[in-house]
Amino acid sequence: MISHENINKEVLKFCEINYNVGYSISKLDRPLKVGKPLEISFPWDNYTESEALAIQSLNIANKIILYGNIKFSHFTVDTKNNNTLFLVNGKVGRVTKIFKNSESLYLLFQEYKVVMDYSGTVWKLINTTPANSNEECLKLYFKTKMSEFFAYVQFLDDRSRKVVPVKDIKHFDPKTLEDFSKKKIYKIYWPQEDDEANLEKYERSIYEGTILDLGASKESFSKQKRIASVPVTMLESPSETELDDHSSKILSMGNALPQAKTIDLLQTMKKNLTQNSKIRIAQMKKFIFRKRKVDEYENKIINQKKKIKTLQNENEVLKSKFASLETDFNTLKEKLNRDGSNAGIGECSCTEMLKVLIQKSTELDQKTTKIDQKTTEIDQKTTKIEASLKTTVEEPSSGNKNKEKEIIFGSISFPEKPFLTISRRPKNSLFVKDLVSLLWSDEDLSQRSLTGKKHYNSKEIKQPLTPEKRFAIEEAFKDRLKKQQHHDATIALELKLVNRYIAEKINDVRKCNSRRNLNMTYDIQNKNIPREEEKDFSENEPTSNDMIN
DNA sequence: CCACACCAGGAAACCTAAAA
DNA sequence: TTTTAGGTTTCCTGGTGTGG
Repeated sequence: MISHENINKEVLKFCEINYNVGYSISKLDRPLKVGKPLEISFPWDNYTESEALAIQSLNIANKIILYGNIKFSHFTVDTKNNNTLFLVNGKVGRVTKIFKNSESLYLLFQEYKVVMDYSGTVWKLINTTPANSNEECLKLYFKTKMSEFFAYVQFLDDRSRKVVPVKDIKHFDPKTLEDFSKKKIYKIYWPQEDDEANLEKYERSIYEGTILDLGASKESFSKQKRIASVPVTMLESPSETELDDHSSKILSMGNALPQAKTIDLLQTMKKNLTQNSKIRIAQMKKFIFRKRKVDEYENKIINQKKKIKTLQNENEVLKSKFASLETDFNTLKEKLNRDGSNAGIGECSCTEMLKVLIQKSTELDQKTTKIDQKTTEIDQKTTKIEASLKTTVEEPSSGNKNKEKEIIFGSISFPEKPFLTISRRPKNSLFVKDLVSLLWSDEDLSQRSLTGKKHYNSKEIKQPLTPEKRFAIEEAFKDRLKKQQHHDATIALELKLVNRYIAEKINDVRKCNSRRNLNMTYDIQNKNIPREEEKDFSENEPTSNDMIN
């Protein structure tokens, strides 16, 4: 049975990747729901810098989306970005291991193994039982590469132990690192230090021997414990087909030391003195060269990361602005449809506003697309993108020609005056709740919930709050706490309350609204029947959008 | 009376350590 | 290594106390 540790060790060794990413993922205790995407984001703080860079260089966060309700203890899955995705038959057991090579990422599930390339395309999905899952996965991984692996062998004639390439063992085609019998006698080419040079001098000889272990590289066996060989009496003779080989001279155990081997031994002894130092220098050079490559690569990744992050932030701003514009547009459209000649706002002004909104929506949409395109050509046109983004961000929506000062947190800007008023609130809960009011109108809030999750007690699923705005509130709150010079621990504790405050605010608003509705029913029953339109307009004062945008 | 602030209950989600 | 059990946290909602 192959252990997870072995898989990881060997795969990483094989790939020359020294980083081990996100393993030990916690229990999945509910079924995967098809069509419910999640996002992967790595908690960078938990990794060393090199690990984080390695993960980023693979761009995992931007490439993988699992459809389903999966919990990870070392990272979470997120669907914020509209990426490619894969399904696992509507059900996933548990992700137990993640490992990767330069082309693909492997997720080892308890019940399924998913192999995919970094575009997110699943190219292999194997359904196996937990018992053989690791082995199956490893087989798949090594399938094409086994011939390049090495075997630690013992020759029967002189009991010498050598490391030879797997391809130098005749009739041997292992599927995994465990796919061999220690008892079986194989025919093995005597290992050559310089194959080509020696082949010119004499034909390579084949000797009988046994395999002690398999590994991804020659070094695999250097730190290994001494492996016991199987007693001669227990060895199995090679099969007839394997014996039927006239191409090479096969020398069985008990023969005198053959000629080729003697020559080789002498040559090796001669060379050893001078070659050792040469090899060391060569190795050092190789090492330095590789180190340089790694450094260069890491720098590139850092730069790319910075650029991508800037662009993503800017893009998010535009998206949220576009979203709020769309909401405005829809609200206005609705009102127009319902008409209301006496609604307090003339049709003309509504139409005008609509026109403006439509125009600006289109503008924003075009610009967002443009940014997306430019992100792909990040290397060549960064400065240009930044410039275009700047103008795009400054331009849109509000139409406020008298530019009010704004305070920015995350990707959201708060108008300075109300923000400063709110900042003077002595209570943290009120500070958060007021910010919520600043970003969402009461009507909007009453239709939403913090995360969009359905509550067992409620019939409807409410729209979640925009994550960017929530993040902005959290940042503003963090900033406030820092300015108050709290300890880090206190800040962390307080920050945990943000969501509660927001949820409470939503509930308060909802309660308030329902109370108002109740009163209205009462009014209808008794006296003044207010026009529906009037009510809508009075309530729908969008405190948020104008200010944010 | 109303709006606000906060608390409590319940289910789902999450985490972890022990058992198999 | 995998599964299970059970404790903890989070989220949403309903309810209550308080001050203007």
